[in-house]
Amino acid sequence: MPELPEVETVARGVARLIRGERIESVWLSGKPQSLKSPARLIVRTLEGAAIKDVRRVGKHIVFDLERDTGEPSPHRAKGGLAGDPKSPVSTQARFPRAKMHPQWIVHLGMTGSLVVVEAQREVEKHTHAVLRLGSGRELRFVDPRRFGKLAIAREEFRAKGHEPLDVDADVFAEVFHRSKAPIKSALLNQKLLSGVGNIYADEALFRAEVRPRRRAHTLTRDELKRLYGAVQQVLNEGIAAGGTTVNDYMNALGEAGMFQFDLRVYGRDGEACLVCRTPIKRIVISGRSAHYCAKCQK
DNA sequence: ATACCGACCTGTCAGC
DNA sequence: TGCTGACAGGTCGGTA
Repeated sequence: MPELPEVETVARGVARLIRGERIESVWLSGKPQSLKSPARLIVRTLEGAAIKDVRRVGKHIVFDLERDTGEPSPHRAKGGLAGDPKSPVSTQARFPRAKMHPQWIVHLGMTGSLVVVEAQREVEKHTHAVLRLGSGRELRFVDPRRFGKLAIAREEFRAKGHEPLDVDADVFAEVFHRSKAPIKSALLNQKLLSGVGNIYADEALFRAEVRPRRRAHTLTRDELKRLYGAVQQVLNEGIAAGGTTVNDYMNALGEAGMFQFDLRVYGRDGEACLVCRTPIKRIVISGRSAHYCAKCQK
């Protein structure tokens, strides 16, 4: 489900709702396949941390956290109460401690979602993480198929490939000119480009008038240039529409996207091409469905 | 090194 | 109605 525009929409929505909040407590469902880091580490890192920002990197959502280092303060070592409200000078001010900036990384997989709700809201089925926030609301990670992943990163998290919206046109052309895979598969390879998924790959190839089975290295300069423009166009339009809701994708407020109404080939097999009226074809390329117009795409 | 395929999960829908 | 199989936005590891 979530490709770059959906992840971007979720990240922006979550950021707007909870930036600056402190995480008071964390609950994890204990389904191990959802965790890429040990549960203890995730809970220990999140609890007490402040959320400085929430942003998208590739198809990942990165929570920039800030927390004190685990070093005990001089006051606490003597048995004094840190943060004693009667104390005229705070422990923080007299003994400023180094800050840590770990990151919480969330990948939504196929069916993952992040929602911000009031704590009293019923916890829906397939909820795998609940972060109780200082405001009394909760950030919940729900994921029926459990393809999503949670992890802690100690260093700046980086995508494995180029950011589709930032990559230079010449670099884009170079990357795909080196691949012998079908162009559709190459677009889905996150080590090359991080963020394009099945829907937007089909839509970009249609707009670039390139067939999905074409080997990437056989694309001409002109075709690579068109594809570069098409990828950026469909991703930007997808973001502007708040993502594509085919089945169950929702943003942080539980609202559906709108880009499904702008799809020209994805999910339209058998229907008339919007340009030439030829029926859209559906084929399978390395296990994923691909949709295209045999007349418009060469 | 590269490219394909099944596996990982649960839910839904079409067809019998 | 109920069963079965195909399929779903993603990624990984194994294999050829």
